[in-house]
Amino acid sequence: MEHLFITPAGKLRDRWEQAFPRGRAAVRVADIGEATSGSRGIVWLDIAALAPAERSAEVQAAAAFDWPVVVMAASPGESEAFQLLNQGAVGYCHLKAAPEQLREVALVVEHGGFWMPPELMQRFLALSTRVVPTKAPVSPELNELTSRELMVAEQVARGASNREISQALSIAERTVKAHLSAIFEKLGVRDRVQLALAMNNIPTHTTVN
Amino acid sequence: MEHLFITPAGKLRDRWEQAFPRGRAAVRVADIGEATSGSRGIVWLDIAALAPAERSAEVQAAAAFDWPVVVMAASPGESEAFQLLNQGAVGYCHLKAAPEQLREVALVVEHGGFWMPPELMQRFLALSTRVVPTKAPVSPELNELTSRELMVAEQVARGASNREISQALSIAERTVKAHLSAIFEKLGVRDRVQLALAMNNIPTHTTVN
DNA sequence: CCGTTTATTGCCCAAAAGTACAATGCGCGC
DNA sequence: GCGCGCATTGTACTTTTGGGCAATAAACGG
Repeated sequence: MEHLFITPAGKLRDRWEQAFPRGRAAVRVADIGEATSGSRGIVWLDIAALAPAERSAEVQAAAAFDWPVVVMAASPGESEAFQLLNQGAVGYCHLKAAPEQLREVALVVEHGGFWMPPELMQRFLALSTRVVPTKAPVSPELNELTSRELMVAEQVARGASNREISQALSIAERTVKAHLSAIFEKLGVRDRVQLALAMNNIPTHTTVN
Repeated sequence: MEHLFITPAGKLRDRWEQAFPRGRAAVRVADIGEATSGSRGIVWLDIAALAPAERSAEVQAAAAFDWPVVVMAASPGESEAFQLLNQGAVGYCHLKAAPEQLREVALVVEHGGFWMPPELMQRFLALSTRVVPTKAPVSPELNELTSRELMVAEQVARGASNREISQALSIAERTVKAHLSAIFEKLGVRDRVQLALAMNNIPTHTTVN
């Protein structure tokens, strides 16, 4: 298993040399040539110093090898991650990840898996449920809601106020509040903001209060 | 590394015994008890014979252990996969996957990765680009926010109350409100609920007000 | 040095949100 | 029929939010 580091900045090099002592390095993907044919390995792509436009290009170039590509960024941003993963990368981690973590990532992608920070994955999945036709409710707790409560919850999930909900459902504002109280209780959330987030599969603050 | 197979049907058992000779089996997650505390392992959940409604529940129950959960289905369906992964599973593969593949999957999830069939992953990524704005993080308006305002907005995005924000940032509650007013104005949202949703790229109720 | 932006806070007020206690009416199962 | 869950609403109260008006202070650019 070879490890190929594509990076403009050489200063972080010791970190991954610690993880993969036998790794090679290069400044651009184009500098590699075809020294990789036949064997198996992983391409680690440091995009921290690249212009946004170049990032896509480099990822695609790297993906041209048949090796899994792991993107390393200084500040893993959501939309960027999705975009790059979509272009062939199978991993996305922090540039300064600890050597042990790098090895973990290597092990994962080497065996056909996907790796990204847990919170990113969470977000990723949450987003996908919005485009994928989903029959069953998002969380089983939603099953505990009565049909009416569900209607109210769905409105809140889209940012509606109590007044708007009452008009949409043709009931009194007081009734909306009653439903909301029941919903908060059942779903274990504190207020409408947390409900709105929960309905969209977004983890909330969970303060210790 | 332990392997725990939750399956109603025992007939496919030999297949994974081939992959993990020392794996244990049970019919329901509830049957396990806490025999798993302390050690590390993987929960393999066969949902082929479960009713749709039970699937979510079993996945969540399984996720209650601190072990990675891999869902095994007879016919891996797209929407179902996303849903179950969203509820805590970190793997989704075919019930009749070859022993070698099972071991691959195990290796991946064991090290914090995600595993699902390549074509599913492809689909997954393709879908995500539809909901994730590929350019700006949330909206260009976010750049309008001052650093302090951004901090407040991020807290709201996670469901924090004004009091919590004030404590987190060590400022008066009144100041939080002041920032919020500015944020609402700049982002063109009405209240904290819509802000929380907007910060998470979730379209809000386009009320005609 | 001066004007502007940003950050901060106070007092006060109005609207919205959330809760407590309570009541009515409907449908459904035993 | 009776009990039970669900939906509905009212009165009244507390809490949270949002905002108008105003002031202070630090930072920054000319």
